Amino acid sequence: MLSTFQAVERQPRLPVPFADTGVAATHARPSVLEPLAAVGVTVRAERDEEIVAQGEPAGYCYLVVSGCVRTVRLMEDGRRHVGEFLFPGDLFGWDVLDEHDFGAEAVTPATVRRYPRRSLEALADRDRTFAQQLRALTAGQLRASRERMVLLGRKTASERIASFLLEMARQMRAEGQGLIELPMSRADIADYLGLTIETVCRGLTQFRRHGIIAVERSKVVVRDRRALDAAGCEVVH
Amino acid sequence: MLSTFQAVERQPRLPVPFADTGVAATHARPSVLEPLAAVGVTVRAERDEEIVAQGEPAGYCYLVVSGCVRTVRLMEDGRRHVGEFLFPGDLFGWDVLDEHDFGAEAVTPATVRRYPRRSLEALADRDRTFAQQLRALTAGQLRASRERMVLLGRKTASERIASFLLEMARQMRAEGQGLIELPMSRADIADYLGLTIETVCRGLTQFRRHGIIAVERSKVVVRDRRALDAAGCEVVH
DNA sequence: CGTACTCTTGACTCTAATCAAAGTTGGTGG
DNA sequence: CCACCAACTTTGATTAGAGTCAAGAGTACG
Repeated sequence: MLSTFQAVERQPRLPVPFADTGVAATHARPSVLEPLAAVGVTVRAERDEEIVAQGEPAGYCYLVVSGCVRTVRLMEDGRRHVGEFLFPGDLFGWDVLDEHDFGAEAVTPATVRRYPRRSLEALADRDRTFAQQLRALTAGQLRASRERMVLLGRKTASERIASFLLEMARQMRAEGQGLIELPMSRADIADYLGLTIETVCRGLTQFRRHGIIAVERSKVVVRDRRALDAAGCEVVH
Repeated sequence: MLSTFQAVERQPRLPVPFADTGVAATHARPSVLEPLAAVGVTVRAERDEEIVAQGEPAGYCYLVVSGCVRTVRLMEDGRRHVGEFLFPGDLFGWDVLDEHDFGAEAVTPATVRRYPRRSLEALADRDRTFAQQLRALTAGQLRASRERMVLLGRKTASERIASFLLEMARQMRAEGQGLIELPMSRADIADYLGLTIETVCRGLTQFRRHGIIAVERSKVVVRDRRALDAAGCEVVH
């Protein structure tokens, strides 16, 4: 019954070697990237600094140690799409083909640890358990990205915003109950949800007026979780 | 330089044991699922017949042998989203966690070969090359799904339709030049692109009026490939 | 040959985008 | 310490693109 695909949480996450936020603490496990410590390089990125350029050959992958990172795709005419927001413990750029089709930028000042993809590949070849963990990780990635396709393809603006808040609440689950500290700007949220800044604002205002949340800039408190669930059209698990 | 992630085409595809369409012929390779032949079961599905139910425990995965299959997600209120269209050589349902979060249905009468996921997992554990192929396969899946997120999040209706036609043209590349035979209905296309049937129709009509394509029900001929590329906002590779 | 679908087209509506402007906030330097 | 400036957020008014509703045309199948 228990295949390795099932042996992970919904939002798969690797443990962080030295996290300077409390978030990763709840996920403490022996680091699966431990064997690669020797080939890892720590990189610091300031706010909005590019970590990976879109289109860059995919030589390295990255583990977020602290801060928040976004993956970004820019269209020729300037339209922007945010692929995902990454938090401590999240790995990115390892599951691409020949090049990074999304760039990566620091949302907040961030520390990431960089590993050559060849090393991961080599480790996966010789360590069956690590290979299983990688497979579980991608399965989780795919699940999340399919979920987001439904969001982008079929949900209304306010449903998207509610789903986003729930996702962030899940993200912050280790911290203060109900309080969500959003590290990203409204523009980032809009580009993540396929909306405009104004629509995101109005959505938040609407939820606030209905007493579902309290908002103050980057701080959001969920006041009525049930109503938010309903507003997000999420299947309750 | 050559990691196994790079050793696949853009649309990764497994070779089909016994394809009854010409499509798979161009991909002929020793079947990577060959070692699993003994545990595979051939299943036939009529048009619109369910192959996998949404929410079903993920015990099996499937290889499309002939015909076309769609993966489908239904929301409680009836809104529908098509995750992907699968053609001979495509594998589905192996890269999920504990349950199939999308159902699968036959778009045309189809033959699929069913394998227990545990067998794949076991094979991956003992066969390094197979494990590499699986990783490459998921990398391709992720690439495609990220591409589609940009489409759903940031592209206009006609851009989505153009992109779809280009994708299908790629799909049919082994067959008659320029002629695309769409096995799926307008409703399927709409649910795949996050649009309505009417909008898909109007988009096709518009392209026809501009001389970019010729349409007749399920048959589409690309008359001006360059214009279609431009209309789809696709980066030319 | 008729019935049931699917597809296409038209008229109208509505959601979210665009355009515009007024608060807020945080940072910088006098 | 305070004032000013730039960036971000919020709100309002208007517009546009896609959705909805409705009807007709073309096809496939029994």
